Amino acid sequence: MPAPRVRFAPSPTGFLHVGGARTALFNWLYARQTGGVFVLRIEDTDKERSTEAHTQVILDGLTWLGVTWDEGPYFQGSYADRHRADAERLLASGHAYRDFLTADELDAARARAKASGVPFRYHRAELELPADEVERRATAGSPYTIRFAMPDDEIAWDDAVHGPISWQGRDLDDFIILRSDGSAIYNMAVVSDDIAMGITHVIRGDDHISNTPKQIALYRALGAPLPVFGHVPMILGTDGKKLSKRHGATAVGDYQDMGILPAAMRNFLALLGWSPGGNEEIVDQEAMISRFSLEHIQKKPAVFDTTKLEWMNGQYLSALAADDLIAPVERQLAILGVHTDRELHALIDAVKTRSRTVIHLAEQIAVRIDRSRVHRDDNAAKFVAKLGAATFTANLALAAAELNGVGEWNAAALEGQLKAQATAHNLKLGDLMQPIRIALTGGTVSEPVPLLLEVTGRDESLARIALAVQTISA
RNA sequence: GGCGCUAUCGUCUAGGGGCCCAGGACACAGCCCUCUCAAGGCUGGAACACGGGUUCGAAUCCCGUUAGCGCUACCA
Repeated sequence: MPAPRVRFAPSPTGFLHVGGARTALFNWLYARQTGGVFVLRIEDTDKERSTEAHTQVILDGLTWLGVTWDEGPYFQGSYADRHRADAERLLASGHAYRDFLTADELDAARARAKASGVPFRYHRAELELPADEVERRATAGSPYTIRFAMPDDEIAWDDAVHGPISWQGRDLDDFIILRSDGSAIYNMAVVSDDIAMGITHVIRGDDHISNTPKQIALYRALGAPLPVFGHVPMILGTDGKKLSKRHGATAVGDYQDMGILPAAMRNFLALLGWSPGGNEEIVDQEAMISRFSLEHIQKKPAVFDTTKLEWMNGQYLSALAADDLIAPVERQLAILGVHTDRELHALIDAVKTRSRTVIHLAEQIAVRIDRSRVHRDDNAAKFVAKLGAATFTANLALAAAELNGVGEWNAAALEGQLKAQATAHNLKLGDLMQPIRIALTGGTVSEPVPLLLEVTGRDESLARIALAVQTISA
């Protein structure tokens, strides 16, 4: 059996949505697993809405996700001649006919049907003019569309995710395949391209199920072998409606900006509608590829739950080595306006388990390297009030005195010193630690204080403590 | 309206006739750990849409109902 060829065929009329990204991912996973080829084709035939900028965003989004294509990007617009030739071939073979009705006449007929409450259907007998009349109008230069003559019989296929699906041809209209300006309509262009590109597996969104019988009829009329069709379910917003702008972030670029890691996004998207079958949640790329199967794709739509995405991102953040986090962290630091030549590894390791997004991670690092970002928050103020400003500063001063004399400035040594100090002065550990934390970060939450001191550095830590003593007693 | 698709905890899901008075994860609550917060560990509440069949036995198979979604363009 020859290697499968799959494709992802977005139209560049908007950003790369998570639904599209997941469809791309499923195609990619299938290609990687089977040793097949993943083709990227940009369907830019809607010239009104397609833009180069959108194309670039889609390419960037796929690249960021790690969904890399083996062929392409091909641009559907450049195959207009072939599309037209295929449509005309259908006309010549009697599988299609000329329709001289104008768009306006069609609209009027539809409006009439709607007004009288009957469903609008094309009547081929009326549309299909006598041969000599067709000839007369054509030579007279009347514009026409080419309409496919839909056979009446059953069209069924064994969908790779849904199983058997069946339609009756008679329920389908004779649809236009070539516009009066000579350009092909979607279904014609897709089939023409998929045949020409040797696509063996068409894996796409559920919203295309109703296009499939039309496309199958086209394959048959064109005498081409049928690919395998697999329709993956839609992705919904938390209100159960189709995911849209209203639901907030829906483009993969949005998630990059929110500080989501590509590996986490990939993992999350893969498990939205697909499951390896067991109980795992964190599935790395290799496992995804080896265990992927179209049969295990869910048939029903899934709600996109950002909370779980963030949890998963946190898992990746904790598990990934600082090395792998440097680039995204630097990107976010730049966005925050923080520029530093400090070595970031230790800082990242110190704070990463407490972060769910790279943004939060970067914010914490920013506070540790840039003193001007230390602002006491409400919880800190409450703590000061509860302990009493006098005790607070006294404890801080005590800590400062102790820390001044520390030889090795590392977490283990600092912890020993601080604990001894607390015991010696009969202080609760928290009453000594928390003031330091507040002095260093302005907040009540951080990594363990000894580690915080270590990554903040001796001079900077002492300076911040001195500053806090000053401002709080004042 | 017509045609099609779908239906397990709030959400993502496991489940392919007995292993299921339904398992895991997120979220939520409690406990443990602990200088704080995370992480981690433990515990808890929480679902087979409804009605008929088939079968010794159904979340699993069939039919119907209901609900949701999709398509019904000279858009893709």
